[in-house]
Amino acid sequence: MSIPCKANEVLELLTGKWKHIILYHIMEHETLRFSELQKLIPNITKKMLTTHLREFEHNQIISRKIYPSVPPKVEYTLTDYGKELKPIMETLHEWGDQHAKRDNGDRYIVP
Amino acid sequence: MSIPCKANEVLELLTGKWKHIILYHIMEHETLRFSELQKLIPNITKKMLTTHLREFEHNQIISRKIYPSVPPKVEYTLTDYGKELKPIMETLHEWGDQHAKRDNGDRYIVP
DNA sequence: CAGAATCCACGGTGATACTG
DNA sequence: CAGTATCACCGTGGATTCTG
Repeated sequence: MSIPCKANEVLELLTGKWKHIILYHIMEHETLRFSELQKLIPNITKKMLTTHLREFEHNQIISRKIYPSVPPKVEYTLTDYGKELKPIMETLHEWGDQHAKRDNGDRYIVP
Repeated sequence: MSIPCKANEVLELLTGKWKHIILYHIMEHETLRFSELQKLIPNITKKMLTTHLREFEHNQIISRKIYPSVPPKVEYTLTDYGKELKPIMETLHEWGDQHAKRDNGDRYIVP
C-alpha cells in the first residue's frame, strides 16, 4: 500500500456487470462450456457473455478451447495467471457474505 | 466461496471511476478535508468527489464531520465499518503492484 | 471552502434477429 | 451450439456556473 494506487488494475478486470460472476463460476467448475455458463447465469445475454469472455481471454485470465465438431463445442478454463485471482475473489466473497445484511445492495442515489 | 455470489457487494462499493482512489487516500491519511482530497486527486471534479463521498457516507464507510466555521471545514474519516475494508484494499494493491507489468491498463475493445 | 444545480456526451448494457 | 450484427437506451461521469 505504498505511494501510487495500483488497485484499479484488478478492479478493471472485475468491473463489468457480470465479469466477477462469470469468473466465479469458472473458478468453481474448473472448466465450463458456453452453454453451461448461460445456464448458470440466467439473465445474461449471449452478447455480454461473449464480450466478457473475450476480455478475460485477452487479459490471459482464461483460455478458450475450440473443439471442431458439429455442433460446435467451446470450453473455458482458468489460465495459471487467472488462478492467481482466486485469493482476491475469495476475499471479496468472504466480505460479501459477512456484510450481506448491512449492505442491502442499493447504490446510493443523490436525492 | 459457497453457493451464491456475494462479491458484487464489495465491487459495487469500489466501482466508480474514483471510489477506490478516494478510499485509498482516506485510509492512508486517517482523516482528510475536502480540499485535501482534491489536491491528492488532481483530475477529479468537485461533483464526482462529492457524489462518491456521499455514497461512502450512505454506506457507512466514512463519516463526515462539519466544523461550523467560516470558511467551512469538513473532514472525512473512516468508520469502524470502513476500516474492515482495509484488508481487501491491501489485497487489491498487492495484486496490482505485482502485475502492473502484465496488465498495461488497457481495457479490451472488441474489434 | 465546500458544495449544489444544470446540461450534455459517451460508453456500457440490453433486445432482437441472423449465421456457420 | 456458439456465437455475430444492429439498434436503442440510460446512467455515469464531465464541464460549467452559482451559492452559503
